Amino acid sequence: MQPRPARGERRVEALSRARIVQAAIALLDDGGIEALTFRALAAGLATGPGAIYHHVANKDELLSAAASDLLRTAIDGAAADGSDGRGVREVMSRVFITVTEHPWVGRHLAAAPWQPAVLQLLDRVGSELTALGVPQTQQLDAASVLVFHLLGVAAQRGAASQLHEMTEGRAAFIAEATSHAQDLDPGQYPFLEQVGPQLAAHDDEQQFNAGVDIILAGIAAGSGTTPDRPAPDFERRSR
Amino acid sequence: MQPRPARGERRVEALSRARIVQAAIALLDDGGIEALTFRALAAGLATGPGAIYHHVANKDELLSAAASDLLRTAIDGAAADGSDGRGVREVMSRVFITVTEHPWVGRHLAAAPWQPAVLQLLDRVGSELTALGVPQTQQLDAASVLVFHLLGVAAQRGAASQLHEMTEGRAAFIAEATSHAQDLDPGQYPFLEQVGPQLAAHDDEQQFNAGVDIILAGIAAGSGTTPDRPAPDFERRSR
DNA sequence: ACCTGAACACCGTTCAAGT
DNA sequence: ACCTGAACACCGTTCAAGT
Repeated sequence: MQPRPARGERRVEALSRARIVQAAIALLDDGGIEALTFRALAAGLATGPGAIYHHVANKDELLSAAASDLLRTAIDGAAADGSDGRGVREVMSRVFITVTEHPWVGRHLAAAPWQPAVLQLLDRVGSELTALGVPQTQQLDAASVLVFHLLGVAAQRGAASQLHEMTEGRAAFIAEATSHAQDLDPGQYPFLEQVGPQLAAHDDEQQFNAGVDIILAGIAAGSGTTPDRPAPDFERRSR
Repeated sequence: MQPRPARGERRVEALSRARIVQAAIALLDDGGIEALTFRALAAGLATGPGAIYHHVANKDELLSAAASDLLRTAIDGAAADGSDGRGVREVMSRVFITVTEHPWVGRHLAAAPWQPAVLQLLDRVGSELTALGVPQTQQLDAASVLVFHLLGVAAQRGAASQLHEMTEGRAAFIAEATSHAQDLDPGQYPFLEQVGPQLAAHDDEQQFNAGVDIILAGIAAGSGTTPDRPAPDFERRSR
């Protein structure tokens, strides 16, 4: 029989869902999503792979739990601030940082966008928008586009870490893609070639925040007296 | 020896990259991403799994090629129209439809956002914005937020098809999530409960287009001279 | 009730052997 | 050069057997 260690001198901590999730996060943080294996996890926890299934239903649930852990602290850590757009900006920014520091979270977010943590984010963003005075009829669309923006960026972050594990691989990638395009057909990506210098110079976080700003500006523009909008007027630039 | 069928009466078509991609799309369209297997693909092509590797490097490349096939026709099929926002709207809308009709494309887009087809979309959107008169300094940010929006929606579409394979599973899901939240803590998702009726009633495509409209409005607002609107003008943070 | 770890059913990918 | 398909190295997951 297994002697229960007395005097609280437990050599082996009891298996628990919390410990499993913690170990999973550790594996994911170095090694990415393909480093999370039930075998590796079990080895780290000094047990067999089957034991884990007594605490987690399957790998998807484990991934969601791990991602949720980090996302919740990011979301809850943002101070509510309904006076201007700062509340929304802070939640968005905090989640972006989480997704950047843990690219596997981004990957899982993009792979399973309906997990509770995303709902929580959508709810939080929506509440902020309500406090900002966005009309009721537009709150859902407005909150959705913000969350979709985040999901898209999350996907990019999650994949970026895979590309040769370079943090700054994007510029090199663009260069490669552009040059590859030139092999096939010079000028296939005219716009990207045009903004090439900006591409090489820009910062991902800055670009993300710029996107949030654009969306917020659009929400603010739509919040005014609503016409039967055919299209936002771009016309004023010509002339 | 294998008799080469004369008179062009080939019983078995020669293996080719095009045929492989075509067969892959067929497998993906019914059965989703987990139906695409080198064994199943080989069986359908009446050959062994190894033969495929003579024409495609690996599964990722095969998936990208299949997705690219559909995305290119969606992107190229959109008529350029620089006069108002219609050009951008049409490309975005066409890709949305593709991603809706082939959810596996959405999944792969979210999983591999840097594939050439996405670059092509970014380039196309950027070109449209240039034609719209968006200032040079804002073109990249503007194009990016549109593409990120699309990637986020693509992720949602890709995952939605997995949830019990119901097209309208979203409402049920929200209801479930909300009720589940009530088990834990009534009012955990106050915003979602508030917009509940809109959630149940809304159409995904409509919501996507509304997001595009919001972003375009934000781009237009940033492009022109700032209107003196005091009320909902969230102060733009200077990076 | 919880743990163990061998075994099952499946993958993507490789490679000697054929043609 | 292209094909073949058995074999390899790995998965997630299950389950009889233990405690």
